[in-house]
Amino acid sequence: MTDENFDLTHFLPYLLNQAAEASSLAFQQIYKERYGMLRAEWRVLFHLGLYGQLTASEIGLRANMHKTKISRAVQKLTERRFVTRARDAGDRRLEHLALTPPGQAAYEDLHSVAQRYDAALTEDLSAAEREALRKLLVKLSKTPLAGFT
Amino acid sequence: MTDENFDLTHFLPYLLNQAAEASSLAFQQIYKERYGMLRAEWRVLFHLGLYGQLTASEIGLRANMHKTKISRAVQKLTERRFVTRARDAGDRRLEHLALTPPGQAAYEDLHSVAQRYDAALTEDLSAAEREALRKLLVKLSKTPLAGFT
DNA sequence: TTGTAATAGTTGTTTTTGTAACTAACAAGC
DNA sequence: GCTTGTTAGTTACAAAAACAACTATTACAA
Repeated sequence: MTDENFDLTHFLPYLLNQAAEASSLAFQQIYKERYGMLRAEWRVLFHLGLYGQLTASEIGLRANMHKTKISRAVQKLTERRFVTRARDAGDRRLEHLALTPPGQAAYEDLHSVAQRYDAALTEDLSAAEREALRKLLVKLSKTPLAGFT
Repeated sequence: MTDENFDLTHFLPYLLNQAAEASSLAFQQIYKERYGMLRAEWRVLFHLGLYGQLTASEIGLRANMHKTKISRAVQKLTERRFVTRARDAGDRRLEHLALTPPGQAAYEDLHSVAQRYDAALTEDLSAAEREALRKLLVKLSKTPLAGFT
């Protein structure tokens, strides 16, 4: 039953990880060098740029990031004046986060880089293939095999 | 030119990372709970199980892991008596790493888990789709866009 | 030779992450 | 009103990763 041909290039989590790391590398360097950001910070910035005002929990939910990671990313981003915090009037536990003008500018810059970057990465895929890959990866992202033993 | 519909689910590195994390989670827990291993240790074990005796550098090359990570993983694995080190007679900088019987047993156990795990992950893909995905991910893993700006 | 550079691997230090414990604010039942 | 439980977010401490500097050995050329 055990297939001797099953090596690491057949193990999807490994493959995905390698592909994710390799494909992020160059982009990572750009937001790091240009804005001194970490991945968590870039993600928060991107979420605020894409969806407007959000709370930390909302970002955590969407991005699958732990609240401590977000807390620290938001701290950095506010120190750099990229993000503002505003307490909710009704529920004072909540903080509404939003981009400042320089934050918005950084977002727009990186958004356009990301778009070109993605295009370069997928340049030899057809539109149909791209869409198929996207759907598949989204599906795999939805916590698969939580109860595997 | 800027496509407003370009969101995070269209950014391949992000998608890959989410899919990689989600799809590794359950497997990670298995080797962690069963053998107290970290990802780096599991990878070293797997390489030795698959390819037999290797040096640390060879593993680093194949797995794209930094030598310090490997050095520490090997240290843990030798402490747990899963791996033995043998100096090369001709070039005494080299150490040939190999699995001990218990290391081999752990490898075989995890190898079979990985195989079933992968099958479960890809259960609703056809053989052709699986192969296409695999090829694509292997390609993306080969340091793409090193010179992107 | 002997001096310089390269390679294999380790160790030390700093960043970053993960985990758990914490404060503050709200909600709901009594 | 009070207690108990929940949620939002922060902070403190421990684990892991990244980065740089280091030792030991080999290669190779003047």
